[in-house]
Amino acid sequence: MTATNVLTAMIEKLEMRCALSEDDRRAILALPHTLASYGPKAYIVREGDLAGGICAFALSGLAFRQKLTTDGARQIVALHLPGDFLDLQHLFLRVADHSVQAVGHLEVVQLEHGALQRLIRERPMVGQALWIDSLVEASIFREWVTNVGRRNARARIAHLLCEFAVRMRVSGLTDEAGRCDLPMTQEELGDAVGLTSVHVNRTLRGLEAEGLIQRDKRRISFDDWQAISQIADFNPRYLHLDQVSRGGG
Amino acid sequence: MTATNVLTAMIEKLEMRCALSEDDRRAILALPHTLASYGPKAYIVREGDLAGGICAFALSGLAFRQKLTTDGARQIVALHLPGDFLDLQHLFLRVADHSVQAVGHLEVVQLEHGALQRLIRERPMVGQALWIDSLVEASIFREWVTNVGRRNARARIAHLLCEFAVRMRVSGLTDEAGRCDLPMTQEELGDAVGLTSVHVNRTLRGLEAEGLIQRDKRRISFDDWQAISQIADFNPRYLHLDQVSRGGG
DNA sequence: CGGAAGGTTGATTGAAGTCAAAGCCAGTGG
DNA sequence: CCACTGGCTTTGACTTCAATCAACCTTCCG
Repeated sequence: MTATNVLTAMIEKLEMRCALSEDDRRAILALPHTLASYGPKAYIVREGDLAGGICAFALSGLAFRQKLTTDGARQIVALHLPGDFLDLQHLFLRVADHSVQAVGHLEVVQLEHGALQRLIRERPMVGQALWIDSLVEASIFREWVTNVGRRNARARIAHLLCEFAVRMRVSGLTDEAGRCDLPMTQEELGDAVGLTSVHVNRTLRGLEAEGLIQRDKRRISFDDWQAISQIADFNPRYLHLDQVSRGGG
Repeated sequence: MTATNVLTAMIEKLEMRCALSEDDRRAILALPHTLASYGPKAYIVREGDLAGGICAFALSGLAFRQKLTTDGARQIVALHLPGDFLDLQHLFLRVADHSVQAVGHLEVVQLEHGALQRLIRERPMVGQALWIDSLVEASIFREWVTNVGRRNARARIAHLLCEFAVRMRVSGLTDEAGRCDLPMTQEELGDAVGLTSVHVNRTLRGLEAEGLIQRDKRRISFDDWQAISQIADFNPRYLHLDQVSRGGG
């Protein structure tokens, strides 16, 4: 992967959020940047940190956002795939209200806040695309509140799987048969949906026994998308995958 | 309330998010706008709606964001006080992924998307303030995921009360003794924290019996802030009340 | 080959949900 | 002025879903 197509990944992502001009694209490609990688469980951001002056954009691997409660419980509040910004919020928020952690091996491009801020100032449509990206993220948070607050274990887990599968598909990370890797432990899945690992295990096995999903190691496939998305009460509207057309700049 | 100081409320809000220049303020005050009001339970936005071309900024009253699951359960995903934008996201997102509903009587200023977009283009710092506002909202969503996913009934309710009290205080809506009106039914409180109204009732009475809060109708006061915020595991960091200084424009 | 991390299973407990009735209170209309 | 109504709150009895605790099993990797 050359330095150039690294930023191309970012352009592709932003063009999902709103249309960019040739000048916009050129300005992005001109951005100074560095590659970095993190090992499993490495922190990209820690709750309480002061903004560090750089933003990370994921190129490969998986990461999640998490918060801890005082009594030590963890809540995973978001999953991030390649093509996601991991800490855009710190462009503007001074102190980190949550941590961002790599799941397995994670590769990112790092961009300086200063350079990004200049880009946003000079190319307003790029700023708008970034803003829209953060609005979509907020929409996903709302869905997660609903998932954790109002669905039972079966639906919650099914919902997480559906969201993951759709986002992986959109990013071109599923195989022809719709299988994808979900390299999270059952404990982590539990922390993402507000359940214990034991109950996640039983529920996953239940879904598998019913012939709704198949698992092989941590690779997962969906035998009956219709059925599982119904159980999950999954409606992809909240992912706002239809954004491109809009944007009133 | 004259037309001028209506927009002053909006300036005050934005100046909590980042510093504005005299020109920025002037541009905001020049914004064409109309006043509107909604009765109890009126919808400002309905899930599935196409963006309607106007944004509402709350002047008085209370509103919440909610999502419904297929089996009819409701999750309230956010509360909004005077001084909050109610549907800023539709400036950029085409279809509403959730509804916004008035609690009691609600007064708003309405601003045309076109005018707002022009403002954002011409006064980038105002755009930044609005963006930051949506980032802070996203941070609150993350906290809510955690609240609903990892805290027990007592802590969840206490947390909601603490957040509400702090935000009311910041907006100058509490009395000298820190009392404030929380005009929601116990059913609505339950829908905000993922519990049933019956359990909310028992838990509230529990908190009251322990001398942590006092209730009178739907007015609430905190007898021992230290204790209740500890029970709630409440840390106001996620509200990002310290924003003003920052902003790299 | 051994150890650690993660997955699976069973038995038991417990927090919150459900169902149902009764109490309270503000507003309305006779 | 009081009875009536409807919406909310409160309470009790019972149920259920998920948590907890504790093994045991499997897989992977050094």
